[in-house]
Amino acid sequence: MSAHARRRSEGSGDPGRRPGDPGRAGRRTQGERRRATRQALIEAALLRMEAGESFDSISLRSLTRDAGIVPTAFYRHFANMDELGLALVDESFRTLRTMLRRARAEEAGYEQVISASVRPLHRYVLDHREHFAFLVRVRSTGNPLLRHALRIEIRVLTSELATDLTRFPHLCDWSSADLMMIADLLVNAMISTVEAILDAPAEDAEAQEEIATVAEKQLRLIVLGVPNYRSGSSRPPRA
Amino acid sequence: MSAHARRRSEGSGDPGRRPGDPGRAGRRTQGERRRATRQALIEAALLRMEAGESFDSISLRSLTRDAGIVPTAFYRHFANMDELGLALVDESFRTLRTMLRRARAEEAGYEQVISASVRPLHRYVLDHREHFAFLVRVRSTGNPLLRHALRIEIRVLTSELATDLTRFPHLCDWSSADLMMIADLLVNAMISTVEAILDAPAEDAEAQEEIATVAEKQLRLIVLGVPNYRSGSSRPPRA
DNA sequence: TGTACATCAGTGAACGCGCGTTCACTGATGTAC
DNA sequence: TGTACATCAGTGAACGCGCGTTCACTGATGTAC
Repeated sequence: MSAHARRRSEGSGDPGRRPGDPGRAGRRTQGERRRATRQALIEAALLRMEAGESFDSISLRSLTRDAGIVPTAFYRHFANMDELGLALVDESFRTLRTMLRRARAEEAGYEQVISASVRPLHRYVLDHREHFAFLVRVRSTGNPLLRHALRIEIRVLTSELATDLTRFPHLCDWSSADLMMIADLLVNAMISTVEAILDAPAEDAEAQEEIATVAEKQLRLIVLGVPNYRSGSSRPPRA
Repeated sequence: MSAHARRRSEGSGDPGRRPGDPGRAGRRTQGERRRATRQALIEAALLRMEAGESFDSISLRSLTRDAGIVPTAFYRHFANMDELGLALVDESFRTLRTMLRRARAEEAGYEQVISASVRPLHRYVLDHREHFAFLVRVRSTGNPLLRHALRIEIRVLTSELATDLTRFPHLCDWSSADLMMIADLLVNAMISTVEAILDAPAEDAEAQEEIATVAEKQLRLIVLGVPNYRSGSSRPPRA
């Protein structure tokens, strides 16, 4: 489908229409169309990664084909594939942060946090499959720029979690090194869980239920060790 | 360097000579050369992945270039890149299993196992960088065949670990589902540790030391929870 | 030990293909008067 | 409101390149006698 054909069919029930599309106006401003095309490129990339392709093996031409534009038009939106990749990191992390903000809003003890978090998070991952699939897949991409951007973002999340953990009994006395240690453990356990969620068929309710149950148990097991753990120092290392 | 030049330089201190190469014989049997070429292809692939390339983006031609043969000679050894990928999984898992066999040989309680295992394993990962780099990188490859082969192997390792864990106090009474739960947690923690080891510069002793210390603490924290954990059932689920 | 033939790892030319990127362009949208 | 011009998303031809794979081949190694 050419961009011309695409434009002609707008507002007439085109199933590919995006949510924010006014549609019935029949005509959109240049800025609106520009944003829509850019988003079409981003979504084409997410879709391909969700389907199993690695970022490195996605070609610029395949994305423009999916988005219904000519290859050269790609450059109206991104200087190269790296830049598009960073946009994907941005968009996917925005989704992830929204999820974490909600989880953080809960005020509760260990047990309540775990049981109140895991199920909603599980649901959220399935509802935003494409973003989470991108995040776990791109961790091992061959692209150094993307890999680095992702590592940085994950380290920031881990630090934020470490800070959050000081709200809890026992943990409030831990050294910051040990808080990072446990935050890292929790983050990695959750990443593995996300991988499992995406790996199992979304419609296999039993398998999905099992994954959520195991994730809960794993988190519970980790926090059970907390009261018995003797943190290396109760003050920040260099204070 | 062409295969001809390569062959001519053999036995004369060629730095690329493989360990098992008789060398001074000056001539090798057809079978020996065949095996050497095959290995050269495998090592070229491992080297490229260690350097950061993803499996999907490695071309057949680049490997034959590295191995010093003509592209078409590739087919004397592998039907396609998939088959070479499976050979890499094989070889890398052989290395991993050797490591695990050694670790298992230790007889001890929780604490002793942890401190006696983490450092040697850390050393071992650095000594077999290329195999471990392949294993962690290929987890997210776009190649479904490879990804599946790897998942299977990891699941087997997790099961074996679950069985091993019954040697320990408390754990011997756990249900098999809960044993898999903790084995999975331990395996994922170790995979994350391996990623960290490979991610930090090997010559940065301080960073490497820090990674080993954190890994020890994480394992210790997990096992500290064990005595307090009430396993769902003390018998296999369906018995 | 010597000869004749089979095997087979590696060769090299050739192919068609999809790729990223260049360039000059078109024509609809936006803006200044 | 109408006109003249500027902007700019998208076009389409063209390029050189590395890719996987085919094919008939070469010449050293291996084997049967």
